[in-house]
Amino acid sequence: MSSPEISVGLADPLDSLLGYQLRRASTVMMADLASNLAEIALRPTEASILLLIDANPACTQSDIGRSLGIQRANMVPLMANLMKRGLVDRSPVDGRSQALSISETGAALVVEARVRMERHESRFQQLFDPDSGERLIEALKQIRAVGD
Amino acid sequence: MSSPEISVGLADPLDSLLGYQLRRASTVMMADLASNLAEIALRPTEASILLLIDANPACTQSDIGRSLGIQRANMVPLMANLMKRGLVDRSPVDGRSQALSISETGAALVVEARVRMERHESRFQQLFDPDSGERLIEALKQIRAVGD
DNA sequence: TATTGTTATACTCTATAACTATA
DNA sequence: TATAGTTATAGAGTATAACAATA
Repeated sequence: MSSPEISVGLADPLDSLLGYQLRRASTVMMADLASNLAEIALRPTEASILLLIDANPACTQSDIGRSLGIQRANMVPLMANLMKRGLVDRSPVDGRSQALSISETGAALVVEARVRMERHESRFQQLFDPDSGERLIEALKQIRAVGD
Repeated sequence: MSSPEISVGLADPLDSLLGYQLRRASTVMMADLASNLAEIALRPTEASILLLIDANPACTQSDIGRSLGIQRANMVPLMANLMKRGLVDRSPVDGRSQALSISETGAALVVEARVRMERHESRFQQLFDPDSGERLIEALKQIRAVGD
């Protein structure tokens, strides 16, 4: 008789680690989101920026960076690209700050991005009943809060 | 329950998204692990590779890559670095495969890595009672399984 | 034909330091 | 002094294509 070799090749000492499973799960969701957003030529970070500006008209790019955990220096090429594509407008508030807003072109794309992000979310949220899903998100927020 | 958004500067439409909180939580844990492992000059990926080899003597670097989700091409510089530091040995099995093992030097470092990884895990696991922690990990495995 | 290890390459993300101009 | 935006740069992580040797 052949030995019932399991489908997993290796013993995995990382399997029970919260940090490891968190990273692997995050990679899976990011890959799914990225492929859904690629159809409208947006990366997850770009879509997040657009949604944040849409919800916070006249915010600055420093505000966005603080909210998303992206450094000011790294916001520059991101915003430049969104403006080059005509998705975001900005107008000076004072001599150093610029108020961001979604352009008309951008508004249409925000709608499409939101649809795709909600479809993506539903795909994974439906793995859990509403209660479990909510507890999961709250647990993740607790982990995130350690970083503050 | 809705969260009070007084302390935050911006309205955050991403706050209730599983994928977003997963990514932010993962970043926090990865940063904590990285800083704990930096004291012994290991990155999280390197420590994971060492623990996997330790648990699976005579495995190949392709096995490791499959288990960790790292492509063969990207395993090459990782393994080269671990061997250059004398942490891993390898010996040919057949003409194309090489069996990996932890060296004596590596074994001492594996012990230290395991201590630091367990301390790191405890710090975050203790945010939850044992039951919730276990459910959290199982939920993350379900999400990860979508990627297969 | 499929697999192991490899080279080369490119793109993204992230991090830091320094500069300017404004407040 | 502190902040907004910027430039330049470097380090990681990740992706693909291709190749040689071997199974």
